[in-house]
Amino acid sequence: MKDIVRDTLNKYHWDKQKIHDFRKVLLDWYDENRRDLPWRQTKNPYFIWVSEIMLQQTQVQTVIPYYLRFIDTLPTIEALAKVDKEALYLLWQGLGYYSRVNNMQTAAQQIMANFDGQLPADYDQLLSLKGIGSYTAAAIASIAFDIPKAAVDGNLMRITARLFELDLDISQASSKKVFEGLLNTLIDPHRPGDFNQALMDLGATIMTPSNPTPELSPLKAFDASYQNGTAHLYPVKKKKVKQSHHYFLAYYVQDDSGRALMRQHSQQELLSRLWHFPMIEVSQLNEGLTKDELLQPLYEWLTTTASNILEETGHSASNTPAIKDKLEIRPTDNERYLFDQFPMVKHVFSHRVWHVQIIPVRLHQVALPLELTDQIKWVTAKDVDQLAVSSLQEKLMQHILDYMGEGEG
DNA sequence: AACTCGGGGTC
DNA sequence: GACCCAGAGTT
Repeated sequence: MKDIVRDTLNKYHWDKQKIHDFRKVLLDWYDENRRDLPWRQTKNPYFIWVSEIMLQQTQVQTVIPYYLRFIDTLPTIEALAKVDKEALYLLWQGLGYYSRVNNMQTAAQQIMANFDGQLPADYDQLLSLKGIGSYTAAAIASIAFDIPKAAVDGNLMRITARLFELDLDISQASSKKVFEGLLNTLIDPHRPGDFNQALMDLGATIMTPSNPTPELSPLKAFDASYQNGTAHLYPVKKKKVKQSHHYFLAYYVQDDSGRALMRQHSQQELLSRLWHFPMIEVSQLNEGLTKDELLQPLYEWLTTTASNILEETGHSASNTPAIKDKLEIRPTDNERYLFDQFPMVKHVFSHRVWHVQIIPVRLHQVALPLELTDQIKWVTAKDVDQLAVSSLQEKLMQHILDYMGEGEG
């Protein structure tokens, strides 16, 4: 590792003086061009931490409103450690990668127990906290505590690969260690936080992934790929695997008073801990299905769920009410149902694509023991605001609203 | 080392 | 569509 760093620096004649000049040029540029961002108006380590977690794989403009609301609602580590889980998830609703916020609360509880309620001013101790990896530990250490550690994200790897014509695959974990080694040598020990953020700003504005403008870069004299006309070759990044497609029926089940049935995804499911209409995965979405064919998956889910709940709560499972004849598709005047008659939602994740068909259903005059579990609720439109839902669920609700609205008008 | 985990912006 | 984004945890 040290050999790779030394050889790379030697190859392009980066001696002590050149490193010194590099730092000065970069930091002078930053002093003139730094982006004015909310988390740059503080040195509160907790606020820096919140911003860094939110910024993982998430664009700056998306994060800003979430960040401001989060630190306003939970202004201390103690508040985060203690807050109710549903309220916590509501603050993250729509931001994605929900394990981030769950891990952050775990870390807050670690900090209360082990670090006297304060983030430790130490890279390795930061790294020991749940949800804080090498990037985030270095970012907090450098920005909040002036510890010289390179916060190596996509921006820093891309810029560094171009500076030194490095053909390392930046999607590989082993490559990241090389970039860390190089950048820990280059980082300015007097302004480590600004050094890291300067490279991030440069990567976000000038040395962008596509259509970069290296001729405008303050580092162009240091940039081997720019000087040699090889900039288009860097960084090297392996292509991602193709997304898989999945098909679901989502049931908008209303009872006679108009409340809708919702369930909270388990920890094992995608979109874990978020509330959704009941969704059943099917092998494909067929046209021209009968009422029975459309309702069968829901019927099976309702009956098995009801009997499971009775069993788990120590009730007799023998008299689960017969509900097949209590289910009714809305509208009800068709023999067969074309699937394009109902709202269809396509939801794209980073690694898969979901095609979700919404089936509006009435469940008449039947008492099911569903609410004996905390993971299922009958909700009114108003109740939904108190539950954390995914962006997929937001889409489903908007589509069903449009659909039912048209039917009435 | 490969896979999983959201959602939105861009080209 | 494909790619990217101030990545980390799990297997």
